[in-house]
Amino acid sequence: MNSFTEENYLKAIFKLLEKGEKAVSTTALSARMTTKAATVTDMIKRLAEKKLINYEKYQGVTLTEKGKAIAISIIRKHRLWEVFLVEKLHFKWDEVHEMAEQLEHVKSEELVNRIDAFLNFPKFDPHGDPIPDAKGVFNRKKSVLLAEINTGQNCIMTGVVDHSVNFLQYLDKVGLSIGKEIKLIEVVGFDKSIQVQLNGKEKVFLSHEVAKNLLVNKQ
Amino acid sequence: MNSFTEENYLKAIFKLLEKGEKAVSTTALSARMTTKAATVTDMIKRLAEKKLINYEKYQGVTLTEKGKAIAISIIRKHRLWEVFLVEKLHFKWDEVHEMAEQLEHVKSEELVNRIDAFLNFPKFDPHGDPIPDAKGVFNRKKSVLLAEINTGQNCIMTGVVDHSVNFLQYLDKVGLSIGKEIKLIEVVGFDKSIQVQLNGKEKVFLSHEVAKNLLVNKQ
DNA sequence: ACAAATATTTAGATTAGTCTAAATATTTAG
DNA sequence: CTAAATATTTAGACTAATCTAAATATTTGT
Ligand SMILES: [Mn+2]
Ligand SMILES: [Mn+2]
Ligand SMILES: [Mn+2]
Ligand SMILES: [Mn+2]
Repeated sequence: MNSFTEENYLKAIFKLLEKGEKAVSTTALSARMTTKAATVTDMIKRLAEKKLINYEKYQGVTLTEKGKAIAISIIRKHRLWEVFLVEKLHFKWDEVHEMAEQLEHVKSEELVNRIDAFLNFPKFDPHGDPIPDAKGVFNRKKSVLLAEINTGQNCIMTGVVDHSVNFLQYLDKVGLSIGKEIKLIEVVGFDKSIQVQLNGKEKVFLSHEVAKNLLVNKQ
Repeated sequence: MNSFTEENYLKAIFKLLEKGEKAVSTTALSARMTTKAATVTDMIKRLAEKKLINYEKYQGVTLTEKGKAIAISIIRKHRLWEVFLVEKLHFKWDEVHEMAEQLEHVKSEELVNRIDAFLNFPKFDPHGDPIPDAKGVFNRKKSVLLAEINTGQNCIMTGVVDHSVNFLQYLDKVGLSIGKEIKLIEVVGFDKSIQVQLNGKEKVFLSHEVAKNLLVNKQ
């Protein structure tokens, strides 16, 4: 059995690898885990010992098949619990992450599969992130950043890049949520801020910083 | 914040105190926790330091108000999660304890209160054990052992003393479950085994050992 | 290409939780 | 009431996860 700490390292490595790098550096991992590089070196030795990661001194790490499967199962649990908390217990999308951080470590394959069925096999979590199925297969979606859309284009909001409570609450305030129809009305040349129209109704101004953190699908 | 281990010690002390003793001995606690007495001595020093228990060398321990509140909150979470697992995810009563042992340590008062509401404020868990409310108040029930009932008496099954998977599965097999009507037909003088009638229908033989582990309310 | 900057590993400590073995205190029984 | 049995605590050690400081390796920039 793996400890919570080991599971969290595997998840962190998975997410860093997802970003494109071919191996995860000690420093990148220590930043993500908010620990010191020396601590990371100790831990990656342990994970390599357990054959959950591939590690060569000074060369960074990658996940073995076994390690990857564990990372995906943690992510699956995290996202399913978030759906449960929002859909069934009526928490808001900015309130669920910390609870899911704990719930993702509950050990029972059967439990997560029953939750999955109870929720009707959702494909995305409350933040628009894909939920891998029981076999670890992700529903790969081809969303783009709202910041990269052309004027006049109609889109559907599909997710967020920044998951912070602050950002999520701001989106609530301006009326942005997953599934909303967003039409790009205008891009201001000076600072790249934009004006959008939501569901063909209210018009809203968004900074470039915000637009860079919103994922959409073109209509 | 308290560790899982500390929470488990507090819960164990609570349950041992419930059994009637005025203080819990190091040995009793080490048996319950399946650790060594020396380990318990270390831990009770830590818990006393944190003012969660009252401890005097060689005199055993009791819970402070703070310690008692924590123990009750863990028990509340454990039992509510068990109800959730049985009622919503359709697990059987012999399958839920291990999952609840993990879920009881998830830290969020709000979460447990939402689960409580989601389940419609149940008063008892799937094994008939009372669930304390958000203020820590237990629904005290006055159940008696089936072994102490007189011939001819009609009762309702309200709980179990032994919570083992083996016992629970045996009860399923013979058709005994919480809420069932049990009429005591006959007590065999030789070995105190009994014959009972369930819901006015099937008759079943039960050993004295089984009867000593079933809780009922007289009708 | 090599010195300076940066990244990584090693060495040595610390804390929580556990153990075994030994010391000491309490309880029990003759 | 004391000796033997039992319970409890103390001492010393181990592992996982963390840290700081020092050593070493890699990368970068002139
Ligand atoms: Mn999350
Ligand atoms: Mn999420
Ligand atoms: Mn239980
Ligand atoms: Mn129970």
